[in-house]
Amino acid sequence: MIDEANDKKALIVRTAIRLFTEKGFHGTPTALVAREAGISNGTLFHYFPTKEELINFAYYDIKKRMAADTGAGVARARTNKERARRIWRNAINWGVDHPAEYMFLQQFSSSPFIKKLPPDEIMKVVGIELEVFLDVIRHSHLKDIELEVAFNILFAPVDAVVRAIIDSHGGLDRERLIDSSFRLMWDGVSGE
Amino acid sequence: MIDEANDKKALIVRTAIRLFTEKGFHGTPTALVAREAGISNGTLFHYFPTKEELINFAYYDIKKRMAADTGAGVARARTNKERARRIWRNAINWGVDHPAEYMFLQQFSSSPFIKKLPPDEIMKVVGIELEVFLDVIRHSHLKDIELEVAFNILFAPVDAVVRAIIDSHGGLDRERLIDSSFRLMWDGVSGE
Amino acid sequence: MIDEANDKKALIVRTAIRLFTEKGFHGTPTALVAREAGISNGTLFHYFPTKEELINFAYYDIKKRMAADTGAGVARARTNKERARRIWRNAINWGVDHPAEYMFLQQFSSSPFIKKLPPDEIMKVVGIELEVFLDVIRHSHLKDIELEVAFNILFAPVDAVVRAIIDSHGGLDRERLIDSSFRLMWDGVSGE
Amino acid sequence: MIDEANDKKALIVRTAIRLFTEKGFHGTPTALVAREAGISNGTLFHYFPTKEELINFAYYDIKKRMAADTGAGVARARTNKERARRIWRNAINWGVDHPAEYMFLQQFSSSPFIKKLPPDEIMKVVGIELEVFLDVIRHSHLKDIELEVAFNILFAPVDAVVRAIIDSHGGLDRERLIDSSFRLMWDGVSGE
DNA sequence: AATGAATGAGCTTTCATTCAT
DNA sequence: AATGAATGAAAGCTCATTCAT
Repeated sequence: MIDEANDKKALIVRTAIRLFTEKGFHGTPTALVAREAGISNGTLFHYFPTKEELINFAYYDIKKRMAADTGAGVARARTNKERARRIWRNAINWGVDHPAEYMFLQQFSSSPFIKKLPPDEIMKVVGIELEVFLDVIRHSHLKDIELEVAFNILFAPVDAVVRAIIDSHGGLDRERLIDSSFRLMWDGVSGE
Repeated sequence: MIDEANDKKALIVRTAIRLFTEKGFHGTPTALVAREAGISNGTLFHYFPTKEELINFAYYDIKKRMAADTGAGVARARTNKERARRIWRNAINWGVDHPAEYMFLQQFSSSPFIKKLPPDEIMKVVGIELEVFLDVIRHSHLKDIELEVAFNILFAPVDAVVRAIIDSHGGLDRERLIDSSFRLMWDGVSGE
Repeated sequence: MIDEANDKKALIVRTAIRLFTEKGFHGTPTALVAREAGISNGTLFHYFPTKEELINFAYYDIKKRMAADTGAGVARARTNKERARRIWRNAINWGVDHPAEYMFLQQFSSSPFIKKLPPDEIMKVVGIELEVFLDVIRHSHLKDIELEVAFNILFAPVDAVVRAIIDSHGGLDRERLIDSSFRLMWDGVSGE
Repeated sequence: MIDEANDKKALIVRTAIRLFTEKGFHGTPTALVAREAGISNGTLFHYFPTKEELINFAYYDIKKRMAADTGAGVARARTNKERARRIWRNAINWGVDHPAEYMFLQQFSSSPFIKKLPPDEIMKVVGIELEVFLDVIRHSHLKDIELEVAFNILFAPVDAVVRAIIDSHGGLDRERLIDSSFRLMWDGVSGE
């Protein structure tokens, strides 16, 4: 029972994500989501009473998976720099390998349509990664900046890299971009 | 006549931008734009045959103003570093001082609704600023990266800073953030 | 222009009243009103931004016509009793001759769906008739009762008569009912 | 078992009446009734295969209770006038003391949604009271009118009084209204 | 008897766009 | 150029009812 219900909910979310990333929130009627998921209009609203709730749920879902993947293999790294590099690489790879989901995240976070998410909920998700950069931020120009903000500044190039690679449709050397951008960030931050 | 026509077109665009940034593209009916601009429904479509064209026009309009403001005072700076710092500061200040327009730009650039803008058109607008960073990029980790991409990577923290300040509603020290983020970027890029 | 616009609005109201009285508020989709009126869905909402507004408008429209008809010939009557009898007869006749409209009024006034009408607006419409009964109420058992309430008590049998005749589908003697009920009321009120 | 089943049915009806009177038939989804009654959606339809049947049942239920209460103490009265006065007073008091149920009855009886109740079924319920007025009607202006119709005409002011008191939210003197309206009716009917 | 997920037709309302004037 | 009434497809959401368990 539980499995099937979850399956159905998961099915809806998966379908929704696909369509949202293809056509945008507003370009995707709930009826289309239902049809593509092979369920009825009413069933969709049984699981998500509002389109907005569906969108929010999809956002969390993606964010969670992204966070999980981004942390992969970090524990195995010896030095802090290696851990940071892992995360950096993982984050970029995730974006490039999940372009639809990635663009969904971007679309979501600059949509005036939805402003209602509790910030701490979001942070909980990325929280683990933050710690890796804690020490390094403390010895950098960002040492007096609020931690979360500092982290966002530091991480900003990741987004630029992902976008560039996605937009180039494979025309760019992913490894070089990852490497260059990481060294840029690391040098900037550590003065090493 | 021409003046009046331009005035009316400008009036529409100004009204549209205000509403778009308040309510988003989809939250802003063309009818509302017309009413708030004090013209008729039909007149709006006389100047912009399509809502999309109105949005695009608004985008260019903002982008142009932003580019102009970002270049202010750059010529007066002596060293390249000073020029870069000027641009950096100008860009952040512009975003913080024009939050609505800034968010509109963000919203626009990650909207799947509109993909149809020729990239070179966009670049033409930011182009001038690029040159300032040319030399510095060539001596950095980014030297083998395509110039435009390198520029975007370098500039990414600007966005993070602007967002942080806007979101903090005045709770952050703008000067410190500008300074710290610039030094971070500069160190990263120059190994200085 | 004005005439045509008014015509269209009137056409919508007329159609709506017909359908409402046949099928009830909830049994009448706005789309049906539009179709039967020979206009588009959107046009209906151009004139009545809300279904509720359409219903309210229809209510006033009927009420006004009823009030006008009820006052017919009253001025020509000599005595107060004759005037009262006229109104009594007119009111019953109107209800019987406009059964659909009459039932609409009933349906409306006991619908929890709509409670928002300013009472004075309603009274303005029936106001004129009230005066005829003023004097007679003052000399009756109702003399200490608030005027409007007294009037409603006095007039209540009209409704009973109308309903009876409508429900009997012509099986009842209208004249006798009008006459009997009026004498009943008049005797009760005047002790004559 | 039977008790439990009856209990559950009664529970549903009670809940339904409360909600219907608060929000109207159409404003009350069956799902809401079920939820508020603490049972499942399906169970409601086990006891009432149709929403309409639930509404009808609720109508009878209220009507029966009203009739029972209206007859209270009538047997103890000596004269016919006293019996009539009792009924008159009881009816008004019931309406005023059960405003929700009373409005439900009104709403029901002028709803085009439901026309399907056999009239004799309804009369059976009020029947007993009718007899008290039999004699008095026979000596009045209404003597040639069909009994049921005559009764309705006679009783009409009761409704006006109840509505007035309910609408006034306690601002009116209930006793005076009961008294005045009864004397009005009685004088009208008996010429006494 | 009881559940509650599933259905899908149907509803009110929105809105970009057209067009006669 | 300017108007604004008219359009009608489409959207998000509701809800009485069914049915497998």
